[in-house]
Amino acid sequence: MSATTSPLPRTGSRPGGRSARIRAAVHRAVEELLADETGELLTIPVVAARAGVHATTVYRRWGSVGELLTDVATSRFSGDIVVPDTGSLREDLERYASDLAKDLNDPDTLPLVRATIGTAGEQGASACTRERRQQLQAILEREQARGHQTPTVERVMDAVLAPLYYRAVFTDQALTPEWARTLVSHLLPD
Amino acid sequence: MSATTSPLPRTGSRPGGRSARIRAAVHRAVEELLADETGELLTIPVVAARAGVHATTVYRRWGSVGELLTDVATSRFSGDIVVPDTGSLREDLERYASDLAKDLNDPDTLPLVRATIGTAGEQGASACTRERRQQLQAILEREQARGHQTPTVERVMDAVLAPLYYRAVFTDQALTPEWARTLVSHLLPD
DNA sequence: AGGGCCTCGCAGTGATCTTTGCGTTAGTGG
DNA sequence: CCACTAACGCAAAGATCACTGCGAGGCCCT
Repeated sequence: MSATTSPLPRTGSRPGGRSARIRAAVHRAVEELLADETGELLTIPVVAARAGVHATTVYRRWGSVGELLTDVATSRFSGDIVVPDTGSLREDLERYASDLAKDLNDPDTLPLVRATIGTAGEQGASACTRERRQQLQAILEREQARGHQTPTVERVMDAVLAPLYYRAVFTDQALTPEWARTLVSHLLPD
Repeated sequence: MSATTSPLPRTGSRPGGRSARIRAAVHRAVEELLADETGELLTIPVVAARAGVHATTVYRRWGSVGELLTDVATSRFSGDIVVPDTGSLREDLERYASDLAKDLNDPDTLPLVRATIGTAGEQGASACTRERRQQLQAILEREQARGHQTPTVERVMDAVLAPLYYRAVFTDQALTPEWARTLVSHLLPD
C-alpha cells in the first residue's frame, strides 16, 4: 500500500550498514522458513524471531507479509541468472531455459513463488517474472541487432517461460534441463 | 492433513440437506471474499460470518484455510467446462482453449487460484489443474480412437494449458479467445 | 412415529497477532 | 569530534484467531 520500491532507509542505505544487515537477515529468514517444509506459518513475528530482530521493526519497514514477500521475491529474482550471450539465438535461449529450470528446482524458490502469489496477489506475481521478461527481451534484441528475424517476446514467453513456471507451480514434475531445451526447439523448429 | 476427499458428512450428503446448504454457503462466501478485492483477510472467522454459520463449524469440517480453499478449488474446477467433441482434434482444442480462457477471465477465478496455490501448496495447485489434464487426455484419446496421431498430453499442456495459466496468474494481460486459439495453431501447424 | 447418531450452535479460554508510545542507539553531516 | 536525524529495541494493550467441552437440533433408519 506504500512505496512501490523496496523499503530502504535513507540513512542506512550503504552496503554494510545496520539497515542493510537487518534487511538481509529478514530476507534470509523468509527464505529459510519457506524452505523448511514444516507447515510453517510465515507470520511476521516468526520471521522476526528467526532473523534476530524485533517484530516491530518488520512491521514498520514492510507493513505486512505480502509486501515483505514482494520485496524478497523482487530481489531474489533479480540479477540471479546471467543472461547468456553466445551469438546464437537458439543457444542463448537453450541456456537460458536450462538455467531457469535449474533455478526453479531450487528447494526454496518454488515455495517463495507460491507464497508470494498467494499473499501479494498481482504485485507479488509480477515481482516473480518481470525480470524474466526483460531478460528474454534482451536476448531477442541482440539477435535482431545481428540482422535476424525473431519471434515476439510474447511468443517466447508462451513457448518457454510459461511451461517452465506452469510445471513448477502447478505440477510435481521435475524440471530437467533437457526438457527445457526441447521447449526451445519447439519454438525454433529449423 | 485429514481426508483427501472433500469433507462431506455421512448423513447429510443429500443435495438439499442442511450440510449441503452450509457447504454451499461457505463456498460462496469464500468466492465472494476473494472477488471483493478489498485487501480481504480470508480467515475462517471472516468466511464463517459471511456465510452465516459459526466459525466452529468451519474449523471442524475443514480444519484450516488451506483445506477449505482446496475444497473450493476442487469443486470450482470440476465439471465447469464441457469438453467439446466436434470430431476434429484442432477444433476440440481450439474450443477448449477458448472456453478455458473465458473461464480464467472470470473475476473470481484468478484470486481463487492464487490464494489456493499460496495457502494450500502442492495440494491446492493440483486441485486447480488436475481436471484440466484429464480433460485434455480425453480429447487426445478420442482422436487416437479415430486412428490419428496426436501429441502427448505433456506437449499439449506445455503449448496450451501452460500459457493460459501463466498469463492469468503472473501477468495482467487479458486472455482473449483469439490468442487462445493461436496457441493451438502453433501446436498443430498443418 | 420414535430412537440413535451425527452435526451445528454457543460460550469460554489460551495463544498469537498487530499496533502504539517512548527511550536508546547507530549512522550521517558539519 | 560533536550534534542531529532516523531507525531499532522494548513493553504494554487491544484485537483477532484457534481450539475445546457441552447442549440442542436435524437427519436417517427401523
